[in-house]
Amino acid sequence: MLCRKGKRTMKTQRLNVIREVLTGTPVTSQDELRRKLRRRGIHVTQATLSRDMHELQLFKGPHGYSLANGNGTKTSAAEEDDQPPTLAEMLDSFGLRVKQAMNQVVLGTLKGGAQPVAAALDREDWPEVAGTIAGDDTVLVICTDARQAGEVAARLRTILQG
Amino acid sequence: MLCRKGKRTMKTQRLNVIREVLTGTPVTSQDELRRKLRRRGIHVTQATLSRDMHELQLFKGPHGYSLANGNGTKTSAAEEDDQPPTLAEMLDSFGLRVKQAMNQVVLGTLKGGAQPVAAALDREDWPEVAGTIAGDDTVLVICTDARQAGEVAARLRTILQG
DNA sequence: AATTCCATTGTATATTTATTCAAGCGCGGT
DNA sequence: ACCGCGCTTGAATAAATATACAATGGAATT
Repeated sequence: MLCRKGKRTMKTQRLNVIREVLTGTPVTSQDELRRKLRRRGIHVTQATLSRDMHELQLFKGPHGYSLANGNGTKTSAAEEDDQPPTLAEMLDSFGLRVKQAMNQVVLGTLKGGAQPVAAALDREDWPEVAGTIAGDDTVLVICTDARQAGEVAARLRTILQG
Repeated sequence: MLCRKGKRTMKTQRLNVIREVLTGTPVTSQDELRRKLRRRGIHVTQATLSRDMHELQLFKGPHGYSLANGNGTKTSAAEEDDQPPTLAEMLDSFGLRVKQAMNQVVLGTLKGGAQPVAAALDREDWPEVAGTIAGDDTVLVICTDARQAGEVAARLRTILQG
């Protein structure tokens, strides 16, 4: 193998240069990056760059690679450890009471809790639920008929009582 | 070529579903997306998806694809109508699904789409519709009775499907 | 020093994405 | 009607990216 250049922190060194190059000029392929690095005396293969890219958590967008951090793509940047909260957790935090009215279920929550609770409920994707609408402290759950509403209400109560 | 489904809004429809799927679950390859879409009745090839991805300005990062800006809707950049948008246009942009529940119709939309869709629906002033309530991604349409609700649901579906 | 372990890399290859080319279809003008 | 134009798509293929595997070398351990 060819490593005639440096000695110990070869890799971290290279990662830094990559970061620098990327913030400076747009790069649209790993091979292009490879050529740019070569001009700076760093000689690696595309395979290595692929691994580097992964390690640097880079995003590839319409205008080339970018760092997940500073510029674009805040969308899903810093959300790798928390899953969306479960319905049980949400009800535990915000849920207050459950009432049924024909094919609807009215779910009372703490102030500001309706929105997140509804989102969690949507995520569960229960077949009896046609949809939900959330205000500030009340979630309206629409079911396909009264029977299903009863079922849903019971299930919500169960979770709530835990 | 197989296009037995709709006629002209096929594509925009698909783009919306793609957005929805992406915000819902992580997707790490176009082929995976293709399979997910197929389960929803949308059958296209990877080539088409590649083109869609470009059009939606998606970023591919360590955790799969993500939307570049919070939620585009800038799909057609060069649109200068100053008329209030029609219901058909709104549904085309935001509409996802229609469900009936007794005398109500629940209309699922993209995030942030419920409000404008409901406004457009109000503007149409359909006699069967007693009123609408919009949350963030769900519109509840109250009809005078179940029969009318069925009628409204059917009409909405027709518009939605093209 | 010999041995083991681990990190790093290149080569070759598999997988994924973009593009080329040629249909198919609707629309508007002649 | 016919023709041409533009948009959308699929099939095939090129280009780009990720990975399996083996080799190397350095550090730690015995």
